[in-house]
Amino acid sequence: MDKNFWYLKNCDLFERLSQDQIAQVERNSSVRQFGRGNLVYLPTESSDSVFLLLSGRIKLYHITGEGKQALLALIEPGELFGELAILGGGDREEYAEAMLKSTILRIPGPIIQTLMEQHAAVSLGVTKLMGLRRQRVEQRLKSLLFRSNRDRLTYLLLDLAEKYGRLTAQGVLINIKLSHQELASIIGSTRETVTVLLGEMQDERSIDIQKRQIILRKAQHLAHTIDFKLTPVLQAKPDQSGEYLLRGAEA
Amino acid sequence: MDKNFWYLKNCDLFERLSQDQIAQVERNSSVRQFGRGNLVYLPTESSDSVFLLLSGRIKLYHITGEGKQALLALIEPGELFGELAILGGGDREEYAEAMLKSTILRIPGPIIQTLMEQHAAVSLGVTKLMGLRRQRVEQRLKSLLFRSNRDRLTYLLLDLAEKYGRLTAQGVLINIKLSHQELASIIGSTRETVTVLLGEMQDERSIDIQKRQIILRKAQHLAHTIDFKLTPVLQAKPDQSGEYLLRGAEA
DNA sequence: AACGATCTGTATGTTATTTCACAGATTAAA
DNA sequence: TTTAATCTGTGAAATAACATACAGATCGTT
Repeated sequence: MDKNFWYLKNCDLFERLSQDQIAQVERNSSVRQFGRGNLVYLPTESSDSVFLLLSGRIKLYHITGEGKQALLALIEPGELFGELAILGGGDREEYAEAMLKSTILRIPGPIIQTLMEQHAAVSLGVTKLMGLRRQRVEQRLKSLLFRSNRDRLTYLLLDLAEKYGRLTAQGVLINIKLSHQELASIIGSTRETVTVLLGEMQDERSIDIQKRQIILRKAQHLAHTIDFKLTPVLQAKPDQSGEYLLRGAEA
Repeated sequence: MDKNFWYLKNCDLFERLSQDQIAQVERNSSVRQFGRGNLVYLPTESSDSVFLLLSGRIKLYHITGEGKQALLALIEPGELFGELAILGGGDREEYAEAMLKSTILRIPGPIIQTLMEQHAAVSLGVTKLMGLRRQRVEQRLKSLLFRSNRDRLTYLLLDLAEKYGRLTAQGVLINIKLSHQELASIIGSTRETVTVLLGEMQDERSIDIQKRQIILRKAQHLAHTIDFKLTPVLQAKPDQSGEYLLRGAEA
């Protein structure tokens, strides 16, 4: 067994494929490196392939008419992106930029399409992927409609906690560094407003910030204020369990 | 050939199925009627089936913590809804309510799943459906982030024009009646603000309202102000073509 | 270790949007 | 056709969020 296959086996979508099929995907795909700040693709480019992030971190964003950046998604290793290419080649609609040095596998759309036709499991997997992402976006839409910036930010922090959270003695540590500007670009607000709101939350002892890392001291309480159903893992009393890693750490 | 099959043949998703398969779907499905204001499903209900709207109109919405209605989608005849049930049975996340007297076909989730496994075309169809809807939501999200209520409303009107527009001598007639409250619940604003904004747009002769029907007198210009790529059909000079129906009319 | 670049904190005036309140219009139902 | 319910228009007061401006902190790179 070729050791290079690990990343395909690691991805939910491909894990059930036979050796042959994996080999075929691999033969037709190519690996590339991108340094921090490099663009993987940009709008108006035609979308003929799908990407699998092997390492690093990618952000997908849109630039508004007034030049503001609207952050659409953060992609972590093992996740696919640019997957709308599977549906047939419209143009890309957003920018994909490496936030860290990243390695990416580029898989031509037709390869996936063929697989889908041959393998019901792949097909179902892609459908699930689309469905889940749609659910996420819809969830996010709801979190923005009618809500104050304060509540949007709270929602965002809890959302990040579910993806990047670590349970520590002080509370839930959000293990990713995002600037206030980036946070603002996710909730559709301004950098200054985010700064002020985070300040308020600190004054209220709901959160704690050290070296640009945010710790939710009262995750449960925050969740309560906006009807967020917090995953049970994050509800554990920190002092009981000590340090408990939820997801892959960052360097 | 059974005349009752028409509605399945009419739906993109099923049109390629064999007689047998259509018959099987039909045998396991059931038709129901809902009067205006009736609920087809509501949150916390478990989602074990998918619905195909045969006639009428359905709105999908969410109720926020403060009791405000956030409108998520309008469903027209021939469209599927509640399709997240295909992915396996989480709970429904929104309300589905008949806006008009409606007939609905209820198809059990497992039936679709079986079809997907047997038929690559169905599987691909479902994937496309999910993908397209996701694209729509994402588009909508972008239209909300960083935009003033005025711009959101403009976007909404153009969006409605693409779905419900008729070209008339005065401009693009939006052939669906929505209250200001409903418009507000789509863009996340208040009823009063929408009233005022529509008033302003009328003063500026951008739109025209008669008996609760909105006509875009300068669709092209409106589109221009918010970088909306208007479908070419709606760009035609109204006086050249007279009345041109884009989509199914309403009574 | 020092530099420049980027990020954060804070204040101040300005604007957009919400909220509340009520009167008049229009629609749907009896 | 009449009545009740819903929808629309408008205004004033309160508030949330934005834009602008600048100083100090922190980071990353050399």
